[in-house]
Amino acid sequence: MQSYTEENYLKTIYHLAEKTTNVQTNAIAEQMQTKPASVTDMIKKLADKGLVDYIKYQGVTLTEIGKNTAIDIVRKHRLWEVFLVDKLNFKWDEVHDVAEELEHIKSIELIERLDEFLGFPKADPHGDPIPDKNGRFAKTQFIKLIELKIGDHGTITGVTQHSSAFLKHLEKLGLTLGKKIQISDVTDFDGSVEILLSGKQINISREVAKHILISSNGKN
Amino acid sequence: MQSYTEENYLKTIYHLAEKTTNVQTNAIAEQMQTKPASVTDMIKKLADKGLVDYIKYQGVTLTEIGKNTAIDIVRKHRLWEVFLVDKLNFKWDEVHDVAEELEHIKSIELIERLDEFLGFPKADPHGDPIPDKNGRFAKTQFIKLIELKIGDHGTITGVTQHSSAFLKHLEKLGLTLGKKIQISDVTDFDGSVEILLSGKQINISREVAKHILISSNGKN
DNA sequence: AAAAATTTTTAGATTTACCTAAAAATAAAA
DNA sequence: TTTTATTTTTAGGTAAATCTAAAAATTTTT
Ligand SMILES: [Mn+2]
Ligand SMILES: [Mn+2]
Ligand SMILES: [Mn+2]
Ligand SMILES: [Mn+2]
Repeated sequence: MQSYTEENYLKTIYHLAEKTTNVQTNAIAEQMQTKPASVTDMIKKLADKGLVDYIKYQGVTLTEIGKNTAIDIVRKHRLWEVFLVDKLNFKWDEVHDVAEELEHIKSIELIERLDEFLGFPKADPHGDPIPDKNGRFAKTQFIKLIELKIGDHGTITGVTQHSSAFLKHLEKLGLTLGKKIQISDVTDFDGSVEILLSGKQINISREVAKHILISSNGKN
Repeated sequence: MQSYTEENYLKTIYHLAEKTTNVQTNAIAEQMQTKPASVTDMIKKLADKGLVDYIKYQGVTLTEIGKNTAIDIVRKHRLWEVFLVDKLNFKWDEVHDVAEELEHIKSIELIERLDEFLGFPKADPHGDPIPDKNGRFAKTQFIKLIELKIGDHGTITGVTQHSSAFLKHLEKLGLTLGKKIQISDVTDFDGSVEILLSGKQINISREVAKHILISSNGKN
């Protein structure tokens, strides 16, 4: 059984490992809002418990058990987010902090029944995939909006930035999950993207376009 | 802001104060499954924070703030229990431990929306009253089944024992919340009670009868 | 009112999760 | 290949929540 803190470390290492192969002490410290020295302490403990492989100065990787544990926490986090949005009418920018606490409730029965109650959702309110109880993710094929060419179209299916500011901004623009869009133009000057959304033309900054995921239903 | 541990102490003191005016160190220790020395440490801390009044060797009482905090935790505990039973189909004997964890999730918004989602329930799955967001309890008038006389009738509206063994036993007997009963006979020999339940005669021990609460809709 | 039993508190440690400051290892630059 | 910069680890400490053992206060019994 892991502590609340250990679980958060495992989850952080898991997410960092999605981006970089070799997870560094400083990166963990930054993400966890703590000091590198504290991270070293915890890594040693996790290594003793067989949850991570660790070579001094060479960073960490999750063991099979560590990875499964991390995925289970991710599963809980995302299921709770669905609950908060679908059942309690929270907005997608309001759910993260509460889910951050709820993900640590220890009851297998609870999470399986919650999954069923929610209708076995495949994605959370931000489009992130929800692993099943065996830790398997449904395969997904996303493209970043920024990578689309003029004329390409598709459906908004996720975001890669979860800050409340960004999510509220998208909401205001009408860029929510499930919306269909088409690229009208890309501005040379600032890289901003002109898109067709529900019959209207809107312009979004390059920065925004970078963080929107599209399931492309066809080029041009 | 209180820690998980502080909250559990406050709740324990609150419940003990429902039975005895003067809450003793040893009683808290027993309830919290810890040692009296640890209780003394924590009581001092709670006193420093203004959550309890404390005189050495004279036991503790909750301050106004301490009491409100405790009631808020009780509210959360009971609302989560309703959620688990009504929405996730847990049995009434399975919810306590999970609610024990969920009660510590810190979000006022969450609990208010949960309350609404559940239809502002007035009682939890064990018949215990749920305080409103201002900490006020609906007035209830319960009598212990054991106190009823032959011919008296009423509706089962609560239990004063939450052990899984007891609750499962009641379930098997068909003695669940909302059921109407009438006292047919009381056995002199062992104090067991003969009751009429849904047209059938059943016999329950004195020990069981002591822990069932009845809202009496009339004598004889 | 003593003596005995019980309850409660203190004293001194332990464990977990942190921290700061300094040393050591590794990586990058000159 | 030194020097410099960055990253990581060690050393030593703190605070929260526990514990055991022993002392002190209170209550009960004789
Ligand atoms: Mn968390
Ligand atoms: Mn999410
Ligand atoms: Mn609790
Ligand atoms: Mn209950």
